[in-house]
Amino acid sequence: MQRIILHIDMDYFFAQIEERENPQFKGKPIVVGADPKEGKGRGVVSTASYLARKYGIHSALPISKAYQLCPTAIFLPVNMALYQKISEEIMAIVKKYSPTFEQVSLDEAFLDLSYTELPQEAKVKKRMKFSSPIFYGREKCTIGKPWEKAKGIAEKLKKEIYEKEKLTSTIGIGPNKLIAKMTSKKAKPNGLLVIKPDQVKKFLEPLDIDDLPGIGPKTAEKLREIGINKIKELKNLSKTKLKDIFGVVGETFYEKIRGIDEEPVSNEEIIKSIGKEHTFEKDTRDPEIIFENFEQMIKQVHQELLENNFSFKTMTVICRYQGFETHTKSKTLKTPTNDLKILKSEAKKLLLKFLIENPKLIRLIGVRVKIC
DNA sequence: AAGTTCTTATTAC
DNA sequence: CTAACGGTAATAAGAACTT
Repeated sequence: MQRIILHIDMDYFFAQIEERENPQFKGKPIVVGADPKEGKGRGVVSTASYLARKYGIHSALPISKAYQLCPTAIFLPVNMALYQKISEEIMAIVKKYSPTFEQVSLDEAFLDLSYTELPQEAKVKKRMKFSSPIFYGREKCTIGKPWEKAKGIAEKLKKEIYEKEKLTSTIGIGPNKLIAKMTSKKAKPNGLLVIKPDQVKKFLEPLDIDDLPGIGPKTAEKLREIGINKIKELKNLSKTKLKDIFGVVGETFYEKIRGIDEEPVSNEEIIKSIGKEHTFEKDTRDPEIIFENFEQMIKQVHQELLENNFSFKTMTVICRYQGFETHTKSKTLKTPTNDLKILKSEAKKLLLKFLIENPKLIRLIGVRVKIC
């Protein structure tokens, strides 16, 4: 079945919101993230505006490094409550454009436009009563050029978001989620790019291997070691060869670099684990600090369990020592529970083992439970 | 031998 | 002097263990 998938990604989301809220920052590089503390900060950059990116600052960069690169940038803390609220407003707009909608993160979403026509609002309401579930709110495109139509929808969507929120976005359209996502990445910022099925091969082949979702720094490095830098070159590896080197994910590379991806657009989010972790201001061994924080995290995790009516059987405690060496210890109970006392006592036992077996200063601790 | 648990590695936003 | 590196979650793989 031929599909038309749209991927929308807000441009430098957190930083663009701050720019909108603080017009006096216009024209200056903005970095949203941890407090740089004159270069001593321990956190990372969440989002850098495009002006900040000119200095080499980007998401996930240690904030200390960002401060080095551009100490005069505007450094702002993460105002998650604000971004959350604006995200909700934006997603409310996006989902009007197709009943098949999937939110990926605060600033990213997919729409399946295969059967969707403009305009929508009236139709969706009218059809709810009558149409069968399969075509609920949709109308099959039998006439016209569906790809042109999809582009028109995208233009309208971008415009509506800009007019209502004064924020720019980038949209990619392709025959599946993979191509739509890679397309929006290429088109940003404030872009719109459509890759039709007959253009997919030409689009993919010249891209770098790490442009492929699923190929991160480690996999890219392994590939470079065997002389593979471009997606086109990756096509020389057989499916079995890819499986041998990279396992199951390697097999998916084989399909992906040929533009194949059957993942449906669907918003069935199933939470499988809940956790909290915390990095200390300074590496420490002070039991007061460690256990105080640990109890807080356990309480929060427990709170979320109750809110969602979840139980767990397995808990994992994470400990990162000075020097970034990270270990985990886990324990699986005989029967599922949501009891705070059990979680607390068992998690503490695991944490205690870390303290006993390793005398190093501790940088981070965390706890996570697997829902069952 | 098969199933479960534990630990680490990798990726993504 | 070099490294620097948050929080949350999913998934895979292999080792270690129970049954």
